[in-house]
Amino acid sequence: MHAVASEEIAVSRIAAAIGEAARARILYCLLDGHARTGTELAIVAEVTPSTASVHLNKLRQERLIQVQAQGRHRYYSLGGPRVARALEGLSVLAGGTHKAFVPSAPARLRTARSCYDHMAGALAVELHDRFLALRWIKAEPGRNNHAYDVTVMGAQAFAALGVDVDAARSMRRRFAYGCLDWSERRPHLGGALGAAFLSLSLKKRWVDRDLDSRALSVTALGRREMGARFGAEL
Amino acid sequence: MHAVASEEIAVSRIAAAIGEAARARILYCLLDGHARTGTELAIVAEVTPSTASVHLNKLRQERLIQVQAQGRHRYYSLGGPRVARALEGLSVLAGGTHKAFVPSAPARLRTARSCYDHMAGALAVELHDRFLALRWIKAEPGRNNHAYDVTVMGAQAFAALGVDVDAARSMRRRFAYGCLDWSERRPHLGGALGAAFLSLSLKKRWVDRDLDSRALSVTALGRREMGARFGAEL
DNA sequence: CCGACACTTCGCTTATGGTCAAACTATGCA
DNA sequence: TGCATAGTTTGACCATAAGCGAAGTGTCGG
Repeated sequence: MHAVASEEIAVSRIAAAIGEAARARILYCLLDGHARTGTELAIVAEVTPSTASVHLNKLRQERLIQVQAQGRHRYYSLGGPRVARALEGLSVLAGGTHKAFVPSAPARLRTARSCYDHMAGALAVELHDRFLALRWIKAEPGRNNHAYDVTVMGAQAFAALGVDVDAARSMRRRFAYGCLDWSERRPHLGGALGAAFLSLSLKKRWVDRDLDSRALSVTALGRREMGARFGAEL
Repeated sequence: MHAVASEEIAVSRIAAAIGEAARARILYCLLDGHARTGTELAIVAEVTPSTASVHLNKLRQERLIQVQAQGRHRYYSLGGPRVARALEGLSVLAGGTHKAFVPSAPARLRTARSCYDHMAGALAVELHDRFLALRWIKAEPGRNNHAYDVTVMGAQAFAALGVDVDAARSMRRRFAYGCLDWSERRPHLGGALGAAFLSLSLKKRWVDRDLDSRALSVTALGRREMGARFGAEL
């Protein structure tokens, strides 16, 4: 009983946070999964940056959004899939026919590229999301910045592909983490594991390196194989 | 763009309607499906009848509740399952931290049960979520109620388990849809496919039927197998 | 070190909206 | 008809919070 009552007030706090036009605009803007800066969100919210700052603080306080500082920018993104789910539930009530997050495939692939020694761009973001959904990787509970670990299931799967997870883990560098993508503004897989995966993808000719740039192109083989193995929609 | 903007304000109006402590108490009281009178709701909302009347009007205006006059009483009830679903989404957010930090959950398994001919309860909801994440099933784009289809990848996977997807599809009944779970208030897999999966789970002894009730119990084998195959956290 | 930029904090004004008591309407019972 | 109960409407009061501009903090680039 007591727990129920406290949950009610928690819900009302959260709903009140959503229930303000400027904040709703911010949340629905972030619903595409892309991170944005405070000034960008001020524009979509149609308020001044100072007002937006207050709103963003409130949303963060209710764990509806999270912030990641990078240089002098602060990138805001949705608090997680649960937040998206809750917003969708409200959308259904609002009578809105909800658009089913359908990115056009060829456009996404054009932005595949390498970031130091691992993949970046839309392809990398998609793979990152699929690895998470398949539970091959998992966010580390420790609040250190966006670290991942490989699950037991994932270790077998990566090994079957030909990725030496143990070797990657024993390196002195960071093992695996969510690296924020500049173009997509969503995380992709970085660290030793990300590097090992890129090297494997090149070896298997799933992707090819451009000769004079960091651009990567997905081969027909790669499209087929990655689609079948990860369910990646390429 | 314009449609998106109008949806945002509709959502913020609805969220604002929920985002008030007294109204949230009313809605959560009605979540059990029972209709109640205005005075009863005034008591649970901890306000005077006059204040409650204003709140009830507002909730009705946003279609969150409906009223049914009967003599000199007016019975208020939730606006429908969609409202329950939206409230559930917000509850998940409110209790999200609590839920995230309880990984091993024998308590969750206790709520496994059958619903007509398919699984329901926490186990079924978890499996439903995993099937979606693994992209074995996919929401039908058509706006008909929560229909699912099996993906190419999913068809292979279900066949490998021993589920005859084609047979399920050719039945005269509904193939697959998200059935709203009243205890979990989240969807689980219903329809011919859900029935086929339950029958398979019983055959493989992943779950056992209680003799005199609709309760299901997950066997040690089922815990192991479903964890390994679907990544379900049981 | 400085200026440009991104963002936050503060003080103030304004407006929205929750609250109640009192008055009002409507129904049922005798 | 008259009274009691259920519920709504209205008006006044007050608290909360959204809004902005100005001033402050912090970070990058020269």
